[in-house]
Amino acid sequence: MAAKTDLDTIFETSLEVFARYGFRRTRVEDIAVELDMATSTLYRYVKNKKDLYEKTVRYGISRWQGKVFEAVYASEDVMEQFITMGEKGYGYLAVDVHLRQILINDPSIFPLSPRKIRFPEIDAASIHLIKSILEKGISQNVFKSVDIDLTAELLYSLYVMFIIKTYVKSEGHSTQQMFEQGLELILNGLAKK
Amino acid sequence: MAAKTDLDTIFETSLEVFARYGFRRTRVEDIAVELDMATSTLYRYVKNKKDLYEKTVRYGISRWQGKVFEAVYASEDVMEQFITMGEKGYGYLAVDVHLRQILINDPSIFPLSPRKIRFPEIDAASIHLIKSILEKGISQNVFKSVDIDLTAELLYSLYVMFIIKTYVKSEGHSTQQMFEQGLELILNGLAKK
DNA sequence: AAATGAATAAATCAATCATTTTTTCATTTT
DNA sequence: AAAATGAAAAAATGATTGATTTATTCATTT
Repeated sequence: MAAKTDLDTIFETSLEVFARYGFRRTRVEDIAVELDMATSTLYRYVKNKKDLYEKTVRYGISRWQGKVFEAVYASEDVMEQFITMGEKGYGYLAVDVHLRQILINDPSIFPLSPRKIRFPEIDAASIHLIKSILEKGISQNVFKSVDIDLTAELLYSLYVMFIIKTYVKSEGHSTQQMFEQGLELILNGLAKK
Repeated sequence: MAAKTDLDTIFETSLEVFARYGFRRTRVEDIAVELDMATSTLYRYVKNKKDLYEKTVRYGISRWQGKVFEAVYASEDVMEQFITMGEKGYGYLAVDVHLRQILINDPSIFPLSPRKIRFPEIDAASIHLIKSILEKGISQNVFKSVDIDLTAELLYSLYVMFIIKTYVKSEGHSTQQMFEQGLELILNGLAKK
């Protein structure tokens, strides 16, 4: 049987194995076996175990982010874009069980604190999306003119908090309702009367 | 020199020592020495070290909560009460350095997740205060009629998140601004036009 | 050029023992 | 008699060791 060697396959497989065992308990060999290759071969593609893990997680989160961007840009209406951003971003992990499990095993990937952000580019891109929607809304006179930087940070923090509450601590249904309620309240506070 | 023995003194002193060393590294003896009493005497007042710690933290948090209630009930106006609740509750830890330090050493005291709440009565009392203000606001036609239970939980979660961000992870000034911005946005989303 | 297996280096784990700290309790002090 | 104590017992902690597993490198093979 031929080994599967392209990078996407490697990360896809890594994601699955890391999800199953967590970083500490997966052996590089476990992943190599799953890929039908020798352990040492994996080192052609990554520097070391940590590097493999980091690239794997980055791969997973980027995919998530891609879906959100795609969904947001499917619409023209700011209000709709704002809601889509919230709903799609928040709902995604219900579907991607492997990434969710990795997040549960390693919550520091999504820190409440911006001080120890592990994937700054990804983070920055998310905040940038929020800002651009805020800007558009304000310029179209749909939102009141808030401090864009500050509000974007605020919204992103709330978003992260809900992700953590829902998927990492899995507080289930009521948190989901809280998110809806929160989104409504915020959108309302933001909307020009 | 006479030993200081009333319960408040014991907890006051414990708070200070636990704040300095953290639970694990303070010895019961450290506290006894500070109180001018024999270590064994402390066991007349508490079951064991854990019990001492728990009672101490409860003492500290209750004081905090007392101040907030007091400030809130100093006014009659719902809008003002809402704002006071936020500002006073949020601002308190800037002053109580010992309690803050204990929280930093042991963040699980204030969990983002309601599943592992360690001081349920205190928590319940806080949520009750929020609810009563929401109720009053709605009945006076100042707030729109939201789901009170859900919204109270939501607001409490946001409050806790900001406490954590500001004091546990100490992200300083910008988080404080975020809190103000958030409070304004929420109040606006809540207010009847 | 890509992949491998075998060798080396590093990390992990369990077991043991010495030391510190917690907790109890019989006796003393107020 | 109630409160406080000091000394002893029990429990927890920490450092050390050596055995085992796992990560990583590299000379050789495909």
